[in-house]
Amino acid sequence: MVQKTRRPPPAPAKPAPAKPDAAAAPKRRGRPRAYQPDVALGRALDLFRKSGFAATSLDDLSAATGMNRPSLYGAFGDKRELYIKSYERYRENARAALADVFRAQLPLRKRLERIYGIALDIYISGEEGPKGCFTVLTAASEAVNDPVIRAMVIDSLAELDRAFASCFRVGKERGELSDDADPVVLSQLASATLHTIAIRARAHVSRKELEAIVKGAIGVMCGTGK
Amino acid sequence: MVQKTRRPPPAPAKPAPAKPDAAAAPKRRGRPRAYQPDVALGRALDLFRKSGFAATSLDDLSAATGMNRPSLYGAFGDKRELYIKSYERYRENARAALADVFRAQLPLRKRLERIYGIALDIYISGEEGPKGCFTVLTAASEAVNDPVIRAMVIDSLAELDRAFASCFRVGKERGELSDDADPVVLSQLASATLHTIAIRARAHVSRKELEAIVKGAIGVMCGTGK
DNA sequence: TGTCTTTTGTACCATTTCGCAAACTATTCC
DNA sequence: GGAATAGTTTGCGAAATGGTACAAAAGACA
Repeated sequence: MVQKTRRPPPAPAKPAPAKPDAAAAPKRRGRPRAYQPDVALGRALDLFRKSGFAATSLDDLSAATGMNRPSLYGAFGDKRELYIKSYERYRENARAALADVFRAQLPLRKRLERIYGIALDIYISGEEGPKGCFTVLTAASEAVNDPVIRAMVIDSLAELDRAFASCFRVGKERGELSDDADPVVLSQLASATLHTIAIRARAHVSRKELEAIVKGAIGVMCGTGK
Repeated sequence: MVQKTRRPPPAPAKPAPAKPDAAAAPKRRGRPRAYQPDVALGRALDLFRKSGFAATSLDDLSAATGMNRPSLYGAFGDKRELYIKSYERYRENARAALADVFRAQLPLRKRLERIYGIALDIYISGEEGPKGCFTVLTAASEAVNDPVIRAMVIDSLAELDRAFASCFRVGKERGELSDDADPVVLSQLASATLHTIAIRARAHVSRKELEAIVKGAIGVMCGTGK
């Protein structure tokens, strides 16, 4: 007997922006929010990324976002929902950061270099120690027990594999790879390289060393074309 | 003002076995233990591996080990120390499981296959979902904030790299690799492959798929010698 | 002006969590 | 048998945790 009156589910957070066109001022009804959901979610993401789900308390989140707990709850739902939304946000950010490169028409090597460079930017960012990759370092842990998070993790991994595979396919068509190169296998190796640097970054391995690993991996994947 | 009288540090847990030779019955002094430290530590390890540090409570540990909290504390120290000891134990186990293969004189490919096979056994074991690799999935998370754990993680990663590198060096000497193959670079790729399957295993990717990834990776690393 | 709507802030609750002290029990040594 | 020793059990307690009720606040609308 936990819940009593509890408004249905905490509402889909989205303020249902009247008309998707009226961008500027649909003039919401009641008391105006004291926070920007976007930046608050960003702060929450930072925390979760740093400490994982269990070690991040609602008080921490409350302090970091500047919202008090009831507001947090109203805006994002309970802790787990907030975690999931943070993870979604992380994925959007990562996708956005990498979209250009994955779309661009660059030589394969150059492209890979850029991708890993951006990834390193993401993994190493953060004043309080490098934060690594959300998928690898906190979501994967939760994945065993939570089916929703698990599905997201699987999807993230698959998405990355696919993006890399497409790079390698294009590269192969352009003759940048030997004929017997298998784009799918290479894509998995490319993902693996991303994963390993995420882990190592978390352990404070220096950017220089990580870049060396990347360089070596690219060399192997693209053939020893020295 | 938390601690008051607190016996110094909880003592190095080791009962200081009188003489290292008197293997069988050094006849400990006081009341005999109701638990076997070894199996208790194993249980603790299982729990930490499944849920990570923060999400595992002392009550959980107490239930799993059959020891009540004061005994736990007396035997292993506080939660963090128990975590660290569990991690040490995990590393010992992993080392032991892999020692033979790393020492054996096998053809490179065969050797790698065996290594990954054993790794998969470790990663997938566990009734309540696959547990993955301690280093990758829980220790790495803690590594940002805890210097001791960080050092252990770095050491684990380096140890693995070195072991793989030695495999590749031997393989190269035997002519199983092309002359321009770089054992160090390959070792990092081999580690990366291990890391990626640890992560994927945690997300319930099937053993068959993981084996396919391994097979592809070995193919690339050892040269396309089909 | 007054009503209605949405959000905030305070305070609260039940539960869990970690850690510890104090008393009790089983064993060895003398 | 009586210390001395090592371990167990019970149970406390202070703090933290996730979550919520409720009244006050701030604006829109009529």
